[in-house]
Amino acid sequence: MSFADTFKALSDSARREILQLLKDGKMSAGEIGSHFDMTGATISYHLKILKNADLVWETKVKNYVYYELNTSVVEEILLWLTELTGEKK
Amino acid sequence: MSFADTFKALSDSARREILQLLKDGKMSAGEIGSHFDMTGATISYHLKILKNADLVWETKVKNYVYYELNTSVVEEILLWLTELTGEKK
DNA sequence: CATCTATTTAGACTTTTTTCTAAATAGATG
DNA sequence: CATCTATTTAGAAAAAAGTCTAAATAGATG
Repeated sequence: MSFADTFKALSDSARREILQLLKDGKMSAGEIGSHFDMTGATISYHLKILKNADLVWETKVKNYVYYELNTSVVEEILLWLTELTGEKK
Repeated sequence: MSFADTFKALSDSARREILQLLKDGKMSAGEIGSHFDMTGATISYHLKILKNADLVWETKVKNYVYYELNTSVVEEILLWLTELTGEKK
């Protein structure tokens, strides 16, 4: 959604770890959860935040929900940060 | 300080705006505050968070405290995000 | 179709974050 | 040196975020 949502989503370490996991490709919610010491409900909560921030896609196959990294929003943040770094008056 | 602190610091819109202001160069705490509808105490709180995240430097001159952007930490985040984008297996 | 499996939703609880007012500090200046 | 100006600190209050358990949903399968 908004720029603020994206940064907010990135501010939590569990969510950043999830994104790192997804670097290697699609993963189901359960598979993601197995990497953390948290309930499925909590993982679901984090996935929803990542999804609302457009940082991940989801695709449903059978009774699994697969999550995948969406790099296009990451690119936008990269741009913001790059502009912060460069162009000093 | 830590990577998490940096992302946390960036997750607040007021703090991101402060960083944008500092793109144009050093600015005193009061000057920064004048751009926001917040008390000086609240601005001071945000500046402390940015400082703890090493996103800004401070220098004291007379009874003013000047803040300045520290881009080196931004570079580290840029790297993290770039690695997230590239290197897909 | 009864039920098993994967995931999400609802609601409660705790912790963290953001903000304020009031007081404290620290340097500058009449 | 009394006090004014700039900023920070302390403490309180409110809002937001993260987590859990229990229940709901939704598809798969015997």
